[in-house]
Amino acid sequence: MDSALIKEIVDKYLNLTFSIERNGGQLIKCQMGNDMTNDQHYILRYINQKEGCTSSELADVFNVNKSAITAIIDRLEKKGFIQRTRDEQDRRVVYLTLTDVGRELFYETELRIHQLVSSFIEQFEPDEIERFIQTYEKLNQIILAAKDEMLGE
Amino acid sequence: MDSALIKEIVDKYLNLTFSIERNGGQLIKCQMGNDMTNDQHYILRYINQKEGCTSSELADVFNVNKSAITAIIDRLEKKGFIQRTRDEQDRRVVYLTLTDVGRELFYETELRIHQLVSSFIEQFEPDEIERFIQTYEKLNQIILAAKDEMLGE
DNA sequence: CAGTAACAGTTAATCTGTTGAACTATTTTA
DNA sequence: TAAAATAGTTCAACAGATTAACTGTTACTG
Repeated sequence: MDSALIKEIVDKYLNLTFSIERNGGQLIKCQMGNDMTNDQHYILRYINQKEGCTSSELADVFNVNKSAITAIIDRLEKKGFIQRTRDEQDRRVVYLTLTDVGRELFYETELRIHQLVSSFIEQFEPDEIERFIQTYEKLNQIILAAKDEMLGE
Repeated sequence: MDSALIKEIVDKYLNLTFSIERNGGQLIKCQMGNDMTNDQHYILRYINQKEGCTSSELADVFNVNKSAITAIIDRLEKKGFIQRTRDEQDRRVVYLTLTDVGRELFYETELRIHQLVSSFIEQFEPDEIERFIQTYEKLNQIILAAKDEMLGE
């Protein structure tokens, strides 16, 4: 591919990504209850999907230090949305699970987010959206591979 | 479209967006010089693209309060990458421009980012990437429209 | 088996980004 | 000309992140 064309595509990609991240994030935020941040909701989502996990796993998935996770979990535990349970086999490990209150709040918010994103998706032809998701998935794989390569497995 | 299918697509979209945002952001961060954050670089990029702008414009584009912009600009000015210039016509207005040092640092970093993203783009067929960007652009328009509608315009 | 490595998680200090309210200074407008 | 609107700043408070030092627990090794 022509290098000037690539430059143009990269520029477009960067600007679009920026705009979608910022404005999409803002719209998601509007779906949040009053004392919940986007990041906190994503943490709840991950724990819910996995039906429990550890801080180290979250730190890995969220690409941050474990101490950052400790801070977020502290806040969510204080609000009563998350429970810490020490593993009796390996007492270093702490399992994180949603409380009933946490799970309920999560589902409510997640429903609103789904309705929002559905309203976007429905504006596309099924064909177009399928192709988009396919490429998006491939992009994700490429980024993950680049990360593994740069930061060493 | 079938509603179960839509739900699946929305789920995929949310998970992919999360992963790409987090991991892509991490890779971008690796391209940064030592005392520069991603957000700070995006501010420099916007000012560079527009060849100068105001705090209010940045607040609008970045979707944050003006006081958040003041804080970021303070840091960038302290580091000598940005200049504030009062408008002589309307003395309420402050124009923001890059200093020579700021512009140079910006170009260096931006080049590394372009090389990184190019290495992603080059792994796709031109066709595929073009279709992707088209849909991505449409998605951005939809999000901007939703924002205008929700937050009143 | 004792002693050291490695691991999971926490704490504390410090920084960046963000909000919201109150404020200053300067136009605009009615 | 007085009131309203606008551009930007200040301040207090909080969320998220990093780094380094630390606790407690488990695994490894000579």
